[in-house]
Amino acid sequence: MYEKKIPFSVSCGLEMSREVLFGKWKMHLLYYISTGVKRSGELQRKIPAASRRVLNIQLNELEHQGIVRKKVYIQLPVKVEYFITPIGEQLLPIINLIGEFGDKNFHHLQQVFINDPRVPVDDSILQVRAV
Amino acid sequence: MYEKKIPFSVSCGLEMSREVLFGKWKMHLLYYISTGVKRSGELQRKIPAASRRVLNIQLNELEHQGIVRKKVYIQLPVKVEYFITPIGEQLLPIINLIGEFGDKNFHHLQQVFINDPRVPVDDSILQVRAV
DNA sequence: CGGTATCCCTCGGGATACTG
DNA sequence: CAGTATCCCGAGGGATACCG
Repeated sequence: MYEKKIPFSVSCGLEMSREVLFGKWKMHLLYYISTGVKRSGELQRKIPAASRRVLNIQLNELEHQGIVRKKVYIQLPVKVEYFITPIGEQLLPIINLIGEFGDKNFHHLQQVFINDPRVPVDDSILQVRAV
Repeated sequence: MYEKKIPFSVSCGLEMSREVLFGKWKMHLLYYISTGVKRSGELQRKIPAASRRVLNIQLNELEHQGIVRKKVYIQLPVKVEYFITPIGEQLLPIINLIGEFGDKNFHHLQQVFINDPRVPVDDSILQVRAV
């Protein structure tokens, strides 16, 4: 289990929101779940760049924070579905805007990152927004 | 200089946006600059929880990515001002929405974090949104 | 099928002191 | 006043193998 050692302010909305949204794949997870991708395996296949472990950690966090809800069907093989809660719904337009920002400024950003020596670009991993 | 070893997809707007927005203090910096806080020292005072080094790193990244612009007055003592570029402007409504999300769900989120054993809460660091 | 355990490592970020 | 150099650290996340 991850442990945060450095305190952050729970009196700042922006900071708490950051805490909710800032995991490498959280926005992607929410985006896909919102489009109807509910099963764990499906989500993993949609985000092949992320390991199962990390997706689970982030899904657990989102669940713990009341952003998603998890439904477990007790059967064999086990079946699990994720849903977005009403609170989580409020994040969807934000995530869409963030994606749109990236799309609108696609060429500018690509130039920035391609010319950035720190960033080893991989153009072939996934095309999330192209769903 | 930080170096990213793990490639990310430059063909996904959401991913590139994440790369732009996901630094611990980037949203705060943009927020404050947008409110007219232009000087480095002022920004540092507004975000006392962050070290000067990190703020500079993140400001440099934002500048490099075309989100902010830096104006240096050659004089002594040196004077520097930061401005938001037209591209960066597009992020402001998003940042506001993220802050609003946190404010709207303030009590829910506080409960979540206060009850989270991983999170050492500090209620007294700063009140960013209260500016 | 879905979730964990373990291991390992990176990289983002904190603290401090120094330079122009 | 603004920025950098060093040093250090640990949270977060990648890879893999193992349970239910």
